[in-house]
Amino acid sequence: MNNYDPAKNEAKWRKIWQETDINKTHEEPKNKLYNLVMFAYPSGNLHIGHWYNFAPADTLARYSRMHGQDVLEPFGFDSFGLPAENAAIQRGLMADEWTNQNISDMTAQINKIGAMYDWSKTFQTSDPSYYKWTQWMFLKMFHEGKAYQKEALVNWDPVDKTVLANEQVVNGFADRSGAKVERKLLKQWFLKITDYADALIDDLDKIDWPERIKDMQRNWIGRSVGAHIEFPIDNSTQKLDVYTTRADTIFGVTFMVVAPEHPLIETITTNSQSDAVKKYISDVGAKTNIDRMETKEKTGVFTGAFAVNPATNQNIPIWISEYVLMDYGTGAIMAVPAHDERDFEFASKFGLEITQVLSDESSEGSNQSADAKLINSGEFSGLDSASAKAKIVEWLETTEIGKSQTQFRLRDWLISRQRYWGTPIPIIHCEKCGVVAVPEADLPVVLPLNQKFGEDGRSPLLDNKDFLDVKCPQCSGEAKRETDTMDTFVDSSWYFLRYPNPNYQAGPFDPVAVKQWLPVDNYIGGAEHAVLHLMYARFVTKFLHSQGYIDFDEPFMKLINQGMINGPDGKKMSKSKNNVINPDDYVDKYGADSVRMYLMFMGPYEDGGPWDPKRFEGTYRFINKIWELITTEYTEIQLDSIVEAELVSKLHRLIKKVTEDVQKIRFNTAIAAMMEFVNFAGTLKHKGQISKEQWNVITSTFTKLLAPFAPYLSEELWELLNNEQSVHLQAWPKYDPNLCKDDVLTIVIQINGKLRDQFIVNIENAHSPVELERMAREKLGSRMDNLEVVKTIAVPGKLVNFVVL
RNA sequence: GCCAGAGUGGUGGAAUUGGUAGACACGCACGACUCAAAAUCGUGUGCUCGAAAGGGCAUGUGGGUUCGAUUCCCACCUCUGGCACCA
Repeated sequence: MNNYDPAKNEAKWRKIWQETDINKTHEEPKNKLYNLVMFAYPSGNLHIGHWYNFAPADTLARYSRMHGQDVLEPFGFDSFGLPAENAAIQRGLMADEWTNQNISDMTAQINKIGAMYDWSKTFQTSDPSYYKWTQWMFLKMFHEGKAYQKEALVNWDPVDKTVLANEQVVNGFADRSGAKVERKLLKQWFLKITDYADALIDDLDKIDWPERIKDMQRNWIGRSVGAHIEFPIDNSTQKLDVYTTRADTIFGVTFMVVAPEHPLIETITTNSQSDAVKKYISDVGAKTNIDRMETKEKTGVFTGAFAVNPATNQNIPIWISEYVLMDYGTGAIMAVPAHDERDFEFASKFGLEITQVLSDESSEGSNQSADAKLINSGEFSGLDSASAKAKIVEWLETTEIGKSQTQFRLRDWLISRQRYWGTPIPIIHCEKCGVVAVPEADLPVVLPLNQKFGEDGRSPLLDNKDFLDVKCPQCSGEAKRETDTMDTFVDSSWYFLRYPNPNYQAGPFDPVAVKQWLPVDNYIGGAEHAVLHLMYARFVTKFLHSQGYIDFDEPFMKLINQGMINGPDGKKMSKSKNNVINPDDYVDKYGADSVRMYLMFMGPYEDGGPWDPKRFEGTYRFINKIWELITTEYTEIQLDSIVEAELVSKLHRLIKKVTEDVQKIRFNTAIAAMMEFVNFAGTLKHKGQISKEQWNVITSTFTKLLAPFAPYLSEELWELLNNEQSVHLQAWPKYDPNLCKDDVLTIVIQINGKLRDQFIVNIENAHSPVELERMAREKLGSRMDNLEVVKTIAVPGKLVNFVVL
């Protein structure tokens, strides 16, 4: 047997593919497919998770190309970011050198995958020719009022020494550095993603994404419909505004609570309460988010002031407590202790009045149900909760005390970072003119290279006079550049628009090429970006659409989330657990095709799972089995046309199965079907029952089916089968539905639903229940004698079930 | 607490307009080849009673619908992911 040498073969075809430029994208596509994997960060080496993302994605691209589609499958690098900067600080390297070295190392590794990337389309975000347009994007938003600077309580990462977006804080810890996040009042740059909150929720209905990701976005955006209500403050002209979803319970409002940061505190607090209030606020202010979250028991302090409940005209005390959040709603709530768990806890602890306004007879034993009736609520008593909500909001609107309002949990996107290795924010601060945008003609604002970091990694931009000192574009006076850079998620929020023509100079993207290729048809990547990149990219797309730059408002039509590959021990791979699988070890020894096949065979793509070296061996065996089946000489021994017809039928079923499974992203069952076929064909080969001519048809058809999965092996086989052109440019095989049909069926005989026997029947006889019952009785023969059949169910083509006593 | 998703052999997983549960693969056992091992090939492999024929039990748990339920309905348990004092 001539053994298959994957390393040699794969090197051979890599070279040929490169020389023949086989993966060049067809410009002016007729039947386009934009197949994109999520942007890669050049961290230094390609890990198995990358493979799991890229290889199956490439199988989709190759399959589509064989279906006659013009496929765009590009690859590039999200090359700004903290790890490069931290590495530079630690190792005394330049961030750009470290990044570029990684990109070149990783490109070599990526090439081994055998993906059909068109490298003429590649780019990296740290290149001025790219980030120029990230800055352009920022300026467009700035001029539309969608990019703005604001002083706010923000998340501060004390380890990486920068602020973070809400989306980058996980349970109070920074998602990258793992540091406990602090709260700081700082002036920062935001993008107005909240302007698109409604569209970001509503348009989820028109894209083909996993429901789980859509739900995460819906929850993160957190739309709720309620009412905005103004409560007069006793002995004051000021009002206390609240947001509530439970206007129906307004008669039960017995006190108010404001967040410790609420601006009204200063003016309403009475002298006698002043010291206590000050102490409370400073105690709370010292806490981190974590500490706040861990505070289980309610804390609070009375301001000494009272508001007036507009429904009951009663005076109700205004309290301060950290359980009310300043950055949601108005930072103040109307408390209904009888019908809200948190308010109840607070009232109980501080001895505040509790007034029930919903009957609980209808909701015995369960939480408040929708059909509870209002009580103690004046003219509204007796209404059910839902209609009371509507009536009370109506009353609030006519009396001008309040109005209906939709509220979101989503906050604006904080994009400024106090770090060096990122896209400079194109803003100039002038003492006279204030915040001034860099004129578009002056872009890019170039990030200076070869910089020395200051103490503790202090951004070199802060001390770089050449960068810092600038003339004001408006008054030409002395001015300073903004030294914050943008978060890398801004860079990656629009990159997919540039791939169709990455060298376009007249704008961020080529409008003609974008019209041809966008939106992205398949977007493949991990679920960790659910509320980060995937929402930011949607936002930017919607912004560009609203400004008329593009004619679509969703960037990714279909989203495919692969699972995560764990170590052999089933745990998440990490150096400290010593369970990291280096794909190179396997690629060099067994070939990229084996790795591709294993990753797709191990289970459903969305599930991931542990890397199992033993199971991997099994997939490798399959590769060799194919090689042997197709490359060893075929000899006719004793032809048998029935057996031949059976094999041909199995081939057509295989085509059908693989075609359907790939469309449904079920690579594992497609490969299982191929294995089954190879096993079957192998046994027939030894018997030599198939004509040589037919055998050749079968092997070459199988090779085409294999091509998207194992591109190198299939290409070599295709050549050995005496073909000139690449297998990857062949048309996908078609199946004949007539050949996929069975001519005989196995009919199951059940007694009381339990399998007792079975028989084989020609397909033309399998659909007459009467005939099936007759045959079943015949098959059971004397065993029928003792049975008292009360009923017979005969399902055509399936089974006969005798119901007996 | 809330929102998703999932529980099937020793293992990864197949199979759901309700109709042969366990495809394919790993592992294991036995056999062939070999001085031997590896590799390769062949056979077997859910549990259980039985010499066998043939039974019984099995898709997280408990109910229900049905001639028939992994699949549909109700209740519960466990696990995973996400969110979390959002008024």
